[in-house]
Amino acid sequence: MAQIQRNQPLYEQLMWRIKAQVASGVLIVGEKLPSVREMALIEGLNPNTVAKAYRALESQNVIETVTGRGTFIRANDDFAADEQLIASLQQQLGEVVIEAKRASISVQELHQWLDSCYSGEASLPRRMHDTSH
Amino acid sequence: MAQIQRNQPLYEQLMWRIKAQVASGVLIVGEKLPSVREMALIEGLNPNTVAKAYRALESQNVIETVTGRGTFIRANDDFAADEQLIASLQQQLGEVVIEAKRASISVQELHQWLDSCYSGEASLPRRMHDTSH
DNA sequence: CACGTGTACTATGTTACGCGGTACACTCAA
DNA sequence: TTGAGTGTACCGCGTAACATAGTACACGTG
Repeated sequence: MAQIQRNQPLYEQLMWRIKAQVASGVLIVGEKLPSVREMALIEGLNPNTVAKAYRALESQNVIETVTGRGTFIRANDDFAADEQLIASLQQQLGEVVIEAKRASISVQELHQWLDSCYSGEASLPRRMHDTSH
Repeated sequence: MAQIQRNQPLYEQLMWRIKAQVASGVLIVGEKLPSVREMALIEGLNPNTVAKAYRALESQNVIETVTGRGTFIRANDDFAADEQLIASLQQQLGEVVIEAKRASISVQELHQWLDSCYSGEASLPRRMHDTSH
C-alpha cells in the first residue's frame, strides 16, 4: 500500500496539486491533462486512484471530461460562491488562526502568508509534469 | 454510529471546540474540564471518543492530565513553533486561498476574515458548557 | 479496423473510526 | 479504611474509507 502523507488521501493530494497548478497558471484553460493511465505511471498511483481524482475534480468544475478524448482544464466562469463553501473556508481559516495563535505567530505574519499564497506561489508540493502529450 | 459532519472525526471536532474556547478565553488556564464520562454525556459521545480527544490534546500541550484528579487547561508557555507545524499551517492556508480564488473571493475579504478570526470570534461551532463542576 | 480515452464493476486487503464493555491505578473526601 | 470519581488501557465488533489489482465496456480518433 502506498504511504499516506499528512493524513490526506492520495487522490486528494493529486487534486490539490492540479488545483494549485491551475491557480498559479501552470495549467491553462483548455489544456489537456495526462490520461488516467499515464498520470498513474507519472505519479506512481493506481489508475483507479487517478480516475477518482479526475472524477472529483470534474464534480467541482475544475476539469472537463470528454469520453474518448481526454480531460481538459475547464474555464472558471459559471462558478457560484456556495454559501456552504464559504462557511467551510471560514472554518478552515479559523482552525489555522487558532493554531497560529498557539504558535505565537503574529497577525502581520499571517497576512504576509496570505498575500504570498494569493500572489500565486502556493505552498503546495509540486511534482507534476507539463502534460507533455 | 454517530454522524460525521464535514468529514471530520468526532474526536477532532471536540478537540477544535475546546481549542477554540481556549483561544477565545472562554476556558482559562487551570480551569478544569468535564470528566471523560461527563463530557461524553454532554456531547453525546462515547467516553472512549472523549478520552481520545483528551489524549490528543495533551500530546499537543493544550491540556494537562492528572490521574485521579481530572484534566485542566494548560499554560501555553513552553510551546515552540515547530517548523513542521509552520509548513502545515502554510499549506492549509494555501488550500484555503486556492479555493477562495476559485470562488472569486477577494484578497481584501480574506484579510478581513483573518482579522475576524484572530480577534477571538472564531468561526467554529460551539456547543460546550461552562465546565460547571 | 486498432488504439487510446474515460468509465464502471468486482474483489481484496489495510486502516481509521466509533461504539460497547471491562478492568486497573490513582486521588480525594467521608 | 471505604467508596466515589478520575484518567487510562485494553479487547472486540461493525462500518466506512482508502488503495490496489484486474477486467470489461462505450466512445472518439486516425
